[in-house]
Amino acid sequence: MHLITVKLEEVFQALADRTRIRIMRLLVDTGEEICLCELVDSLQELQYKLSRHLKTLRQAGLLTTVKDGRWLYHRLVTGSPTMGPLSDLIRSVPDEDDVFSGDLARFRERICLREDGRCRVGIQTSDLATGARCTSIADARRFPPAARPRAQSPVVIGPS
Amino acid sequence: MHLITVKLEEVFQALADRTRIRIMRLLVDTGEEICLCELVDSLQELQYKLSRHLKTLRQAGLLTTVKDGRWLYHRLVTGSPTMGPLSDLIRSVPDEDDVFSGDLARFRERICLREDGRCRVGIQTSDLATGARCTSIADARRFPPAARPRAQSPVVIGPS
DNA sequence: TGCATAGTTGCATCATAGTGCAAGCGTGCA
DNA sequence: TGCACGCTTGCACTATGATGCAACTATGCA
Repeated sequence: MHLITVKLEEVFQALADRTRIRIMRLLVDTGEEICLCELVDSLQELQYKLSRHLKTLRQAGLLTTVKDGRWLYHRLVTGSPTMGPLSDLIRSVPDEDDVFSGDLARFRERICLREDGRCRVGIQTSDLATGARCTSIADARRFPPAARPRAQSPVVIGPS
Repeated sequence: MHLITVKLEEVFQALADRTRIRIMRLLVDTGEEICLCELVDSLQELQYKLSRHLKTLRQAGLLTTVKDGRWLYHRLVTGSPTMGPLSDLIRSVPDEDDVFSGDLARFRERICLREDGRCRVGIQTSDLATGARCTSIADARRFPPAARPRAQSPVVIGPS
């Protein structure tokens, strides 16, 4: 159990970004802990982009991260007197352009790929992943832009 | 009565600044409507700086402004479903370094200068004011940095 | 032990926001 | 009608933050 120090200015600063609001909204709406690759598929944003936004939210004291093998699960901090009104605030906002509901729908699909409640597959939208996979010729062959494995087909990315 | 459209991203953006949080906190704590010159004396910040911060808060839909002669009174927007949780959030934050309580104390002193509930004097801390007064030689003579009129002495700035 | 993969980060670039200065606007009063 | 004054704003400068790219770490499995 850590000491939770929430400085309001940093909290607002952390939330002054559309992508980070989407992350928080998804966490508030679902109450789940979510790993990065699930977030990437849900929000359809680049992996390194979300990785950095998660870091910002963590540093502001809004998220905690739990490690499970290669996967890192992110969830809302609880027990701070700030988080109650903050969650209310995030929930209180109308879903213009159906962005939040789109994220939520994709997440609900994506979470079906979990086994025993744990994520066991990587990023399904391959052109949002970063790292070695997308820079090697072998992987370019394995993940042509045309045919990407998507939710409901629990394809494990890797050697066939 | 206006249509109040609060976009959460703009709200957080508007509050991602220490000075603007101080303004909001003072408005939340007092429930008053406050004019710019009172804010300047309460927060001890430059007039044009606060003027711009007020504009930002207004554009984010958090403040409304009422005109009364030469004075503009600023107050919290009411009636938006966002303002409730937002006020709670702003109130929920501990007053580190006693900044908020200092602002509040100076405001309570300053409000004593009102007549019939209306502000009738200008900025009392003369080196925080901007405009013609501070650039003319005559005014530099009238307001030497040493002896500034302060609260409890309802000195009307201007020709004696 | 080597490879695949979940995730992070240093660097360069670009956009945006806060601030100081000084000029300007609008209202009320003599 | 001119002046005082409460308040605003254009401009220049600076700092900060978001992003893309590509290299990097760490973990688990064959």
